[in-house]
Amino acid sequence: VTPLGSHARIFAVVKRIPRGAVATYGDVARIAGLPGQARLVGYALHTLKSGTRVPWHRVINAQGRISLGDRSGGATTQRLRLISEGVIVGGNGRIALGQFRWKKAGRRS
DNA sequence: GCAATGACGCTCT
DNA sequence: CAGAGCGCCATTG
Repeated sequence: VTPLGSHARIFAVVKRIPRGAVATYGDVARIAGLPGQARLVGYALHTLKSGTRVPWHRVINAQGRISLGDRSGGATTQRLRLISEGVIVGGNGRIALGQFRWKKAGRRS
C-alpha cells in the first residue's frame, strides 16, 4: 500500500512508541506488518541513517535486554536514554517488559 | 549484478 | 538455566 520499504514501516512504528515505554523487535515487526521478521527490525535499526529521528533506543529484544553492542557506546546510550525517560533498567541491563512493554493503543485511527 | 554483513525470536535438548 | 539450530530480509561496497 505504500511504496515504502519494509524498513520505512518499521521506523514508522518505532516512531509511534510513546516515551517511557519500550517495545520488542518482535512486537515492532508484528505491528509494522512483518510478523516473524523480528530480524528485519534489527536490521532496519542497524541501517538506521542519520537524519531519521527515531527513538530506536525504545526498541529492545524479547528478553527485555539491549542487543546492541557497545561498539560505539550505543548500548550505553540506549540504557541511559531509557532510564532518562523513566524506564527502569535492572542492574543486569534488564528491563521490566511487563511494566514498560509498549501496548499498542490500537483502536481506529 | 554479486557477495557479504547485520540491533532477533522461538523451540528443543 | 544454558546452549544450539533454524528461518527471514534489506542495505551496502
